[in-house]
Amino acid sequence: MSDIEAPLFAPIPRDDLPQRIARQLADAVTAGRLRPGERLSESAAAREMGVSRAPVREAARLLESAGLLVSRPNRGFFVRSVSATDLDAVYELRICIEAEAAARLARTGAASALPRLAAQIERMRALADAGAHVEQVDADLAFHRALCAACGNARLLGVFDQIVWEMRLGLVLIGRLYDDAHLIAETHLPVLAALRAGDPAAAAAAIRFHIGAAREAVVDRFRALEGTTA
Amino acid sequence: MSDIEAPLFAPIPRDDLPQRIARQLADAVTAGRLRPGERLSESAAAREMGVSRAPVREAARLLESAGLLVSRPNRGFFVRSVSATDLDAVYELRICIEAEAAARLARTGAASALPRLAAQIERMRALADAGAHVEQVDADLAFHRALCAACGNARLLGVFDQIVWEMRLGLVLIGRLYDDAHLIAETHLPVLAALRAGDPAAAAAAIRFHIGAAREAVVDRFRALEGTTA
DNA sequence: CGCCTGTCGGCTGTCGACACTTTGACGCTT
DNA sequence: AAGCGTCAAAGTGTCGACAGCCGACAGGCG
Repeated sequence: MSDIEAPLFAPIPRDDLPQRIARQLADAVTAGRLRPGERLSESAAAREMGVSRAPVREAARLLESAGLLVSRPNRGFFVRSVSATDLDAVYELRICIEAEAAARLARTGAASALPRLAAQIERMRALADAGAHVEQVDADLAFHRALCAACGNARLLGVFDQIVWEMRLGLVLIGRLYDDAHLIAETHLPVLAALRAGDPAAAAAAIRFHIGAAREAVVDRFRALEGTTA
Repeated sequence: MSDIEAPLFAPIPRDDLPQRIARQLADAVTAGRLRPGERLSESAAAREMGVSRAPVREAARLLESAGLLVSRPNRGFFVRSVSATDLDAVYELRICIEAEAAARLARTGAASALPRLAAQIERMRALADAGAHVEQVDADLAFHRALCAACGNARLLGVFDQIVWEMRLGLVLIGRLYDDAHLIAETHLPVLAALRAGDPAAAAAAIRFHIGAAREAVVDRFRALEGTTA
């Protein structure tokens, strides 16, 4: 894939306390134990995990860079609370990022990336059958992440990784993603077809259409959700 | 502007030690005392500034989020070293970000933002006359940042802020930006004209052309620079 | 009864200290 | 002479502790 010299050995997984803590924190959010807008007490978290506050702080900074947390001076970290307006902005950003990624990928030849992309669609189908909507969200995002990863521009992937948490938060908050969970898997197919054909313009148009449709559906549903709770 | 009740008092500028430290560190980089690829010893910095390592660490994390520093486990922080490939990727990202921003701005009406944009172009002209190329780079980036800020999508601005340091590093490394410093100011004008006309497609095309031209010139020059030093 | 003020608990921001890792240099072996 | 093992210095990762700040609650005044 990339032309790095020799992947002879994998790096040893160092202890990396902050990263393990960050994973726990993120899991707490996905599991619903920490809800959007809620405060994350670093002292309490440190106490419960049996570590000092320093690595917890480091982990929180990591998750802040990832977009899951936001920090307020002298008040600590809060789980990012997503609004419909935020989600709409994120979708717009995704559209222009991923359209570029798709065009690039189609231009440079997507052969090596196609299997992975197709696999994620297949996974989405299976998870839709199983009715596992949270995992389906993961598969959906994994497809789009793979697209950004394969396009050859590392910065595009970096941007995607920075908004992926916000997407996740929004999508799991909605609950069931679409009225028809199976439809979402199928709407990825035109993108794949355009990539396979090596047509940059078609690939960009396909992803624009795909994300645009999702944007409309998700933001509408989210607005309705906000109307009931707020 | 906003319909908040009473702006009687301005908020007191809290000490915010990390931010002041971050500014010093950033200044050290722009002044050339810390060069790309060089290591930033947080203990030494803390000693020299007369503070503990904790706020220095915090400041470094801030600058890492801003893209100025990168951290390596157990080895601390390093000033980001930009390559021609990196710069090319950043330019590509900028093109799709700013094209979207320009189109949005043209669509929603750019009247309120036009004076600020025009002012930056004027500043570029003046600084080109004065031969102050570092400040001209700042004015150039300020123009593009204002574009992203005015478009109404906060995430676009966030992405721009994350790559602006890499741009700065690359541009100041080149030294003289173009063969003709005056030309760069003028090439911004078509963007402004399209915005004033309220033509989204033209605005996007103008910014694509403008950044694309800069991309080619800068990356070529940077490649030549790399060939001589590496 | 409602608003403001004083107090209190908890928390973050910052600090100095210690252990482990990294790194560069020196000396030894082949 | 080149390479490996050892060692010391420097620096980061982590820890516990203290000061200042924030939010909440109770009490006083209009």
